[in-house]
Amino acid sequence: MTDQFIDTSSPKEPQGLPKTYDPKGTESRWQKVWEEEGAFHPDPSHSGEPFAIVIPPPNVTGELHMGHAFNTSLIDTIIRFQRLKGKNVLCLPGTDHASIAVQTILEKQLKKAGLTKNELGRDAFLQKAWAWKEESGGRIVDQLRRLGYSVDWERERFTMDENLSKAVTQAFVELFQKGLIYRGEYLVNWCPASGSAVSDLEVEMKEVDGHLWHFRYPLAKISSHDDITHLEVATTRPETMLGDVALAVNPSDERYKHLIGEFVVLPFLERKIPIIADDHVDKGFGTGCVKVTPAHDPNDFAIGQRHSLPLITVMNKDGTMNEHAGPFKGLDRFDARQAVIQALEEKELLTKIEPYRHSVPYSDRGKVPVEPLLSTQWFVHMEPLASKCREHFSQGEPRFVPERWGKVYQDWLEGIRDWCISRQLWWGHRIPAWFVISETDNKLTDATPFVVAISEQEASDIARKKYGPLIQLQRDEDVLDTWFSSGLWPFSTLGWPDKNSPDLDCWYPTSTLVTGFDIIFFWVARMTMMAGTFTGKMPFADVYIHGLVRDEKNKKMSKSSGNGIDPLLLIERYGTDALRFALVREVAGAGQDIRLDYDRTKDTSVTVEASRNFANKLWNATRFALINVSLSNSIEFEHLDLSSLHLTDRWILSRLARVNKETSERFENYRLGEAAKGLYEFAWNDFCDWYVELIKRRLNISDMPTNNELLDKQVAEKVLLKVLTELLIMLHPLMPHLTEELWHGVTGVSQKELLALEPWPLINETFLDSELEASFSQLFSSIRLVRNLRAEAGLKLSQKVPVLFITPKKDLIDILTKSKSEIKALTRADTVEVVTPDELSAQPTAKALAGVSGELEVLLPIEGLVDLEALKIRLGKDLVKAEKEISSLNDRLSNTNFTKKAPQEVVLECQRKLTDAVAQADLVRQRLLGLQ
RNA sequence: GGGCGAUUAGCUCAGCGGUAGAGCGCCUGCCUUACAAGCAGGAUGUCCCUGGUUCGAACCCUGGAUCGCCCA
Repeated sequence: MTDQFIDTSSPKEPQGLPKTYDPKGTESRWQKVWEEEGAFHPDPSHSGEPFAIVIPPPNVTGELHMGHAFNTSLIDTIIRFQRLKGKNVLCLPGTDHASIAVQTILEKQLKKAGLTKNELGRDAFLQKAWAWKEESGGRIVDQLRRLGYSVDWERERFTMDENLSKAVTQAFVELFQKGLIYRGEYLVNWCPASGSAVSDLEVEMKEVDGHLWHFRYPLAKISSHDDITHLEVATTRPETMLGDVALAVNPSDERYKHLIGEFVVLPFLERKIPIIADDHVDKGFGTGCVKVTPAHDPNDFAIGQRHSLPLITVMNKDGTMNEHAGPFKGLDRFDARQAVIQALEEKELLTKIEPYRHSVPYSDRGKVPVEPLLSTQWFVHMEPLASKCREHFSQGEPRFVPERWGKVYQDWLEGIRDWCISRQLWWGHRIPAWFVISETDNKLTDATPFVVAISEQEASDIARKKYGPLIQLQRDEDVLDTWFSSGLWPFSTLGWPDKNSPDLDCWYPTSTLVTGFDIIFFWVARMTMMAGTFTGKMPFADVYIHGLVRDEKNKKMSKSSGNGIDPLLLIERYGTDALRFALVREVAGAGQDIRLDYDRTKDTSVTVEASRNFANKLWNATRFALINVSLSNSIEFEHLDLSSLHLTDRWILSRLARVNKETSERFENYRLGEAAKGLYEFAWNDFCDWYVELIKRRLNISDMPTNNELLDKQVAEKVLLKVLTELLIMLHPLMPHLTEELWHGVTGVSQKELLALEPWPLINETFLDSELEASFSQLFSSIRLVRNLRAEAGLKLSQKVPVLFITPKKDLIDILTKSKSEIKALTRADTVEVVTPDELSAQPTAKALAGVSGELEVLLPIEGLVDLEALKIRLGKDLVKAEKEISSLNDRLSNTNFTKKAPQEVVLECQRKLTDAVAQADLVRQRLLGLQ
């Protein structure tokens, strides 16, 4: 197990412990132990409030990137916290099958071998796909393991698993039966690269520099009282003119009013097409006259529907021109464009070419312009699904964190468009629809009837009843959009459609979904719609939306721009916990993007390095404890006589309780960054810089200690261990490996007992003591003042000097007096005296080193060592500062509006500050006078 | 065109009505037997601009600038 600790024969011999933390061994060891012990494999029949998160399934073709690391860090922090809080926690991992991505990979492989998928055949192709998935598809899963993800690997799911596929079929059939899925011929986004339709969401509009071509269509009949012989149109896509079926003008456009109802002749094809009026035509764009190509443009499609225009498709699915393109048949769409332009020019119909920047729809996956193409596809009728979600949302389900993303979600649900779910691919869930081809001469045509069923047997039964015993069925070739199965993820992974599944019963609806804002529409909304339909419930109570990780130049990281930062490289260099802590620490309350600095020449990041340093700090704090504490003769903190606690102990215990309270609240409320920062501060500043330093004196006792000294030491040890162990537990969600390791080192428990499964420490409210904490702040300021004086005077560390505090303030006198020995140790003083100004027997020597803060004066009588000039300058600065403050405070206090209207405590605070400032100024002036 | 976010120390960002903070970097001094991946001390700001509300604005409201994102 923890060899670094175990091999240490005696805690008094620090040489067994390396001075720096080496994450490598620790991380792999604990990852293995957690998995072997089944630490994260929950039982639905166990007690404890259920808490579940299903992870956003990464694409099986995926490689771990910073986005995964970020999402994982956040989820695992929440999950581990809830587990420590005693909930029955399930975190379920898995991957999705990524139809297009997998198919693209395989087709590339085939191409290398000189094959096409059609030559290979569907079955052989799918066999290859599965083989690929088994071999290299799991890579991302192993990479996720390296993040220390506390998911239940035994429940790992894949969207094409048997049960998840069953769920997909069931969902499709049910939606069809409810009339929520239909099949029809519509204009869809055709991606020529993947040879498939894609949904609207998978299309990205890109601004590109193109041209606007102006050309003329001759009028079919030239009116006698008019000299117009042509109409001019402007388009960015001249090749589509071959599919034009009309010209449209705005009905109120005086220029063309009289031509409405006339015809023009389409060049090359000599087709007569009408001039129609449509309100949607923009008079100001181009000539105010637009060509209408309903089969190749969504806006034109709408115009076509309004005017019952025919649809003429001039392109094949591979992006080449078809037989309707006349002389341009066979050309690729972009070659056709050039050819059409040239031909227009030859006919002297081309009037103008102007540079033009416009948006072009690109396919997300294929990275080529999509072609709006008329084709027969399957669609989900979205409005009824969306309306159910809107209803839930108005009841606050699910709750978005931060809230504003809820509006984005809601807006999208309004005016939603139908979802094209069929894909002309093989890898994926095949659509459970069978065509009764025997009804149409054993050929598949648009008129062929079909049945939708959960199996071929059932389809056949249904078809027989309807069409007689001698039927021929042919299953639809297409598969479903990957997001269709992802939409079922929160319940299909838990056993649905088996409604008696114990997992579903225990953990559904899940507690929280944690994901990036970029997939609110793709995934979150689809899950809520599917869940609303099939389970009647929203699939999660909360949706915690986080930002993206941006690179050092604030650019979104993406594969295509090659600016990704490899999390594994950072893990190699700094450790998983450092990376996790760095990512979570950067998160702001509002779910903003985070930026990660990165030096690409050295693969370093100062942000992650700072977290690595923090890990090392904890390592050494624990090392300190192990060196100084004798574990064997220790008694439990709980059995300690509380009256034996020092003030210092009470102070750190108060801080501990407060930090516990704050941290718990922050973790509960998804303020993870604040939780991380708060713990960092507590660990480094309160615990290491102050508490540990303060108790060193008590731990370092002589060989012949008195009983009191022994007791003091023992108490300090108990408190030290208590605070350290609880700190480790609280940090565990953020830095799981390191804390597991250190906790075992501190507690000495066996490897089978895991910090990951410990209960979160109780908050001991009785230790909370704000006054004490305030006193300690004063004590620390006083110590800093002395150190500052020493530093300015350039005193050597070894040089011990007497320290004299003078103040009239009772509480300050109290804490200073009680902490004399601590002050001595922390300021290298040989004596510490605390007096009121009245008690001051003799005026101190003018040549003492002096500092003033509020009503506290500090004197270090070290005649001969003092640089008088430097001292004067310093005191002069103090005086200016104090006077400035006095005047500003006086201004405020002399304003009766302020004293009347401001809250009493603010006014009092102001007066208190004024008193302090005046006293300080007086003291400084006295000192300055003394120096003259 | 519609919407959202950002603008605070050299850098990355907290703070969101009571007069400005952290980390990193920088300067000075220290290998003080947990830690130089460290310790101690220090310097640093028209809180984008503009009006307004308020006793009081970095914070709330008008208007604007710049950058970024989403939807059409």
